[in-house]
Amino acid sequence: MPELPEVEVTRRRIEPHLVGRRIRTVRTTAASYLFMTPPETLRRRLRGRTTTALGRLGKYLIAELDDRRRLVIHLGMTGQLFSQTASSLRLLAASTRQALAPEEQVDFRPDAHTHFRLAFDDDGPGVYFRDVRKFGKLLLLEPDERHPRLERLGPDALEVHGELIFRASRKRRVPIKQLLLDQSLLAGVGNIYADEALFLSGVRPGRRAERLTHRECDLLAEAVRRVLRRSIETGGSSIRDYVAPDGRDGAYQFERHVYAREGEACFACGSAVRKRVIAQRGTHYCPTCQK
DNA sequence: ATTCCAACCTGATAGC
DNA sequence: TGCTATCAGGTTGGAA
Repeated sequence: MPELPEVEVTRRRIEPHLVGRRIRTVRTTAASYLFMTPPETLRRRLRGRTTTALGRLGKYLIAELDDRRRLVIHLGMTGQLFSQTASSLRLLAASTRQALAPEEQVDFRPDAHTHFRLAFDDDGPGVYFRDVRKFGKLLLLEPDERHPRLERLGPDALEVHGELIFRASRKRRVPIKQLLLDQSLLAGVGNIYADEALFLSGVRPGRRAERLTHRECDLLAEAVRRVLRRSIETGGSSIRDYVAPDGRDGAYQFERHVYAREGEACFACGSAVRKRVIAQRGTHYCPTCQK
C-alpha cells in the first residue's frame, strides 16, 4: 500500500496520538513474519515507555522512546496505523462491510489482523497497527543500534536531485522504473509514484536507464519531488487499503494520470493508457506522451 | 556486479 | 452460483 506520501501523512497524523503519551499496555498477536522483534519482547520493553519523537526515513516510521530505544514500523503492502477512534470501511473485511446497512458507521473493533495495540496511561484512545498480508515490519532497536534495513536506504525521495539519478543510471541497462523503485538509490518511491513521475516527465518506464539524457534525469527528479509533495498535500492515495490514522481517505487517487487507468484516455493527448509488466511490477504509461 | 525471480501472506475480483 | 487463477501502494535473499 503505502509509499512515501502515505507514510508521511500517517506520521503527521499519528504523531499527536503517540508523542508524549506513556504506554500502559501492549497487546500483540502471536509471533509471525511481521515481528522482527519477538512480540513478547515488544510487550515487555514498551510497557511504561513514552515516545519522544516520530520520524520517517523513506517508507519507514521511527518512534524514538524515552529509554533511547527506537521502534521501527514499516507498513508493507497492507499495513494500517491508526487511532482507536478512527472509523473507516477500509479497516473492515469485505464480509463485515457487506453486512452493514448503507451509511452505517461502526467503531473499529480489533480483529485477527490487528497485530499491535498500544494503550496509554491517560486512558485516551489507543493506537493500532493492522496488516492483513503481514508484509509490514515491527522492529525495536537498542540505543545506537544500526540496522541494515535502514543503513541501506538512499536519500529521501523528497530531496532527490537529477544528478543522483543521472550518475546512478550510467551503464545501467535496466528499465529506468527499476532504478526509481530501488530504495538504496532514493528512499520512498513505490509503484504508483514511479509511474506517475515517469508520466509527468515524459519518459517511458521501460527505457534503459543509461539512455536517459542529463536533462531527462533533471525532469524526472523534479517530477518525483512534485508528485510526492502534491500527494502529501492531498492526504495520499486511497486506492485499496490506505486510510489515514484518523480514518479519512486520501484524495490523490483522483489526481493520478496513469496508475490503474489502463485503457482510459490520457488526459494530455487522449491515447489509451497502456499497462505492461516492467521490473516485475504492473506499469502504466501513455504510449504517446512518454518517449 | 548486475539482473531476475521466488518467497513472505491474505483477500478481492475477473474469468470460466 | 461456484471454483480457480490472477493481481495487489513492498522487500529480501539467493540463483543465474
